[in-house]
Amino acid sequence: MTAHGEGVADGDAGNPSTSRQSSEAVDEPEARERARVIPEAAVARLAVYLRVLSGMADQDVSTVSSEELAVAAGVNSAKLRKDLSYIGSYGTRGVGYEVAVLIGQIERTLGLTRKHSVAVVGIGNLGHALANYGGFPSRGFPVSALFDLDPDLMGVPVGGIPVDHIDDIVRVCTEREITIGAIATPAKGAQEVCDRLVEAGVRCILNFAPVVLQVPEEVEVRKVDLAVEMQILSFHVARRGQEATELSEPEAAGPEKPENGAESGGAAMTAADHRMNAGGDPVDGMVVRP
Amino acid sequence: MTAHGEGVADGDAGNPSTSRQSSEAVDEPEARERARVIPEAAVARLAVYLRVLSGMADQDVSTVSSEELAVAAGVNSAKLRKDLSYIGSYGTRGVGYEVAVLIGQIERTLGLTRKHSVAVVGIGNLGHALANYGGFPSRGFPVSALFDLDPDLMGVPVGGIPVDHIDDIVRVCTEREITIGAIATPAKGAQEVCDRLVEAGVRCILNFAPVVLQVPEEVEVRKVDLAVEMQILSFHVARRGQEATELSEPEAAGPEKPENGAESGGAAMTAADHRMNAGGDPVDGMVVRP
DNA sequence: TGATGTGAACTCCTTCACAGCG
DNA sequence: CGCTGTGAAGGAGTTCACATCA
Repeated sequence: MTAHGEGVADGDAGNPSTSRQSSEAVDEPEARERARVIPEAAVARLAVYLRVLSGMADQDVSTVSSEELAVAAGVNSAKLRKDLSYIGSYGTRGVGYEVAVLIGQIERTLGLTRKHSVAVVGIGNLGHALANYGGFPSRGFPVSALFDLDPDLMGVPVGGIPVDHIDDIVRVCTEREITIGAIATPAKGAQEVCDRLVEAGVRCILNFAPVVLQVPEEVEVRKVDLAVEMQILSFHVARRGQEATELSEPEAAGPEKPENGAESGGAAMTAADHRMNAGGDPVDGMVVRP
Repeated sequence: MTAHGEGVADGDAGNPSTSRQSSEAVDEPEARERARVIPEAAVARLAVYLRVLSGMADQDVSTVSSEELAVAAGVNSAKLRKDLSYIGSYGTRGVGYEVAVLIGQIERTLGLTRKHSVAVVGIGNLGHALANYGGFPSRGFPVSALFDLDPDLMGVPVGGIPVDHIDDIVRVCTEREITIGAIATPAKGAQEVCDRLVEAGVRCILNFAPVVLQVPEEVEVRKVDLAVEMQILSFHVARRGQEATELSEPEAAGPEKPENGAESGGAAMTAADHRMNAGGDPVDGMVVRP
């Protein structure tokens, strides 16, 4: 990343765990940069507003109030107005916003007036899904290159694009002016793939592999980790159940912060062994028809 | 949601936009609830630490310092120690943490000692990927039910599980004690699917469809939106390029916050029309072999 | 009148820096 | 002595509430 702190939880703590891979502190404190630095969190929401607005435009809605748009996007109107204020003042007091204008301004802000060609590396199930994902080309993100290791896949068209070998990443990505790389390989190959993408000039990476990628600071990595998402959900189930328990037996339920995990220490050990294959699970350890 | 605010950017602003679907404000201010409420952002990172720790355990590493673990997880050590402090004091000063103990405690905290059966709805490319994703069962999230509309898929086993009809969601999910539902349908069917899952008692939903789901407050939704992730990356490319421009021509680059978007207003209009299919794009609008 | 745009309060999270303990 | 655990300081993001203007 470049500046800004974290902002996790993607909405919330990371999410598959969407959230940008924490590249850590560093932050350029540079005093300059006035008001226009849009909070990371706001950027994510702008993308959501854009989707909602597009839907409205398709239904020939020409004007929306902050309240309407907020409800449709699942946020409160104050937050929405503040988010929009980061990109300028395009509303009309007493009336609302013109859908077309907002769409245009958000697209401009998000840099969507430029085309961003995407390369997908790792053509397993997930790679197939990405290559065929209709939401990309329709939103200005054409998938223009596919890569894999499997010799059987070379040249085979997936979603209309023939698969190239991973060794050709640098050449092909440069030729096709790829700006975004999606890594859908198993964990072990991910870092190497990443390095090649960076070498090819790719500065934005969407990482589906369950590893923390090491990249130069000018490269932006966003991570999507399904297992992490699941675990976050799991946490909420657990917490909820626990709260319920506490309500029936006020104080005395679970060991919350055991200074010295006694019984829970024992449970921990057993739990530890029931866990398996750590950093090595493939993002898509399957073939298209099992 | 239940308590807590947002926490976006998940790491950063949402991601596919991981981040939990903002269910908005409400927050139960209840003064009680002592120190043990783990920040949403910390929960997401705990899941990451768990993965890294598991990898270390597989390599027979028995002890780690906060510094080592922090580097491996891509965060700074102070943050890591604070995160771990939320779940208790399991380190040894002057030494570090025992890998096995930490794994057990994190698993306990995340509620991973309990099995969470997953249902996948929408067996398109993405659904296939999810059904076959090796990372789920190996982490205690067995995929135990699959649903789709397509009559041709009924009974066909995908990843070992036969596909059931969407109309049977309530019955099947109840029978198999599903606790997590993954919605990988096109946008239009998502809300209905969601309603049925909720009716079946599912309280955690991972939503891949590009819509904001409406759910009762006791249900936790996390959203993964690939298009949003892409747009966030796009924003960073744009900002970066713009910064570079500013460096060459100090002040005078792009219209940053045009009180009255003049030229940018014009550009906006054109940009608006180049956008297409709004909220209706399927998450996986493709068949397994195109 | 009615909805935007925004300063200011507030809450949540991160970072610092050091006391404390093995 | 080294590393953990944490109070306190500092930022970032959210919410409030109202001045402002079409």
